[in-house]
Amino acid sequence: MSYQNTNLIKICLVEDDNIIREGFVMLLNENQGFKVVSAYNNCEDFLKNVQNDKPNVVLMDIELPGMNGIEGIERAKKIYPHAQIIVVTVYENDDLVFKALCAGAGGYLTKNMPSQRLVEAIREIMSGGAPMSTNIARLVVASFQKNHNSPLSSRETEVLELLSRGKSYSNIAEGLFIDKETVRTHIKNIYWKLEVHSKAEAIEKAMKEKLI
Amino acid sequence: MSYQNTNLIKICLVEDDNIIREGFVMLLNENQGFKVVSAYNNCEDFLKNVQNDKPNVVLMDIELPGMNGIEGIERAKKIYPHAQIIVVTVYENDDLVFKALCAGAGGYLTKNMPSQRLVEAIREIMSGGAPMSTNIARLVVASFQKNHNSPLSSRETEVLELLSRGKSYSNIAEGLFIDKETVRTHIKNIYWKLEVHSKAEAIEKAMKEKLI
DNA sequence: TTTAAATACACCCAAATTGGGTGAGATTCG
DNA sequence: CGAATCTCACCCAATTTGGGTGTATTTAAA
Repeated sequence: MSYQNTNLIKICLVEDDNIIREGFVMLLNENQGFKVVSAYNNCEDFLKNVQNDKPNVVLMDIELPGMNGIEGIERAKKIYPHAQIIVVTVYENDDLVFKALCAGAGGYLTKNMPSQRLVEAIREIMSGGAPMSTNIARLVVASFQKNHNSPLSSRETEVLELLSRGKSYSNIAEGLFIDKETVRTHIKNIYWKLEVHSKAEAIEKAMKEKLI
Repeated sequence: MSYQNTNLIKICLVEDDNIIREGFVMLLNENQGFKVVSAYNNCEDFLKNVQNDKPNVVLMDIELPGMNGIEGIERAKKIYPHAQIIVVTVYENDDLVFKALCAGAGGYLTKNMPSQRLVEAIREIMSGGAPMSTNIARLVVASFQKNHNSPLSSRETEVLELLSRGKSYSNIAEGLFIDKETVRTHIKNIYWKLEVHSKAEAIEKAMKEKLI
């Protein structure tokens, strides 16, 4: 008696490990209101069918044969932007987390979680949240914070900040109500401290070390 | 018999509403392992004492008489970086969230939560997490994602991306294995599409509209 | 299949920007 | 006090930038 399919949360899985995938299918289908509509072991097959499957939530692995999960997220978001994608992976690599989020993931779980967390996460993302493992959340929040051991003075940081927004020396001078020559001095000192010789290098190093 | 003070989580409150503040004190002190070491109704007093209080966790309001919470977080992090600061506020404003995180907040809760969530949040941040209300987490994750309705082509986006990293036309040309003149053409088209006439304007608009 | 968009390249020109050098007065903070 | 920071000045040459106009090939949509 499934006379309320409209309220079902339709779930799609992309996971190459058969044991894990089948485990997830069983776990999720046990839950009231969940329906696993499809399960793939690679991105290519998933992408072919996502428009027909019309999932509300996709649980996606990153390490996959063929196309990787990041690429998969990007493409899926293009052809069916409606789906909320949660990454489920063993990788806790910083880079991968941010790449996944930039690609369009709405959540990120590491596989060392109690399986019940998966169920919560799906409810969470459907009610406007962004489920993340604790360590992932910390990574994400930390990405907003600046390096406390910056070699740059606060004025220099201010100048570099504006430089990184594409402003010219004159622009910066106007913005800070100082002379263009003073800006030049600050920039010379910034270059000396960061051991670089150009705008691009300075910005690159500053971004990398979270000075701005 | 408190012969294990070292394992106690020391909590400090900064909240100007007396009712709420006293409520939090009682709620938290009821919990095993929690100890509210101090409670202030403004940032100034908090900052004077934070070094003596040595809190593990600070629950901080944003809207405060005198110095606001953002400024308070920044200063507290400078004089006592060890403390984990969780913002507890009614404001859900995008800007405020990111300012708080940039200033050094390690968590962000909105006041429309069950009070038990506060207890969980403190345990969460002490075990390496970053507690956030569902809607805040969504905001944070969404901040990594790009605008899907960009007027720019993918190549143009690529060029603007590199431009925003301070690269010169020649740098960009090298990086993309195309001629400098081609880069110039792309940039002219970018300026036309974004209705701007300079690098700085283009980057500003692109950032604002999340095109890069 | 015709059209429009995207991608790539070329040459002209003048103004602005950038990076490097050197020096120097004022202020602030430990 | 002294080191660091912040401010401004002048010299110089190479590079960059923004605007103009024109062309050709490829790709995607109508």
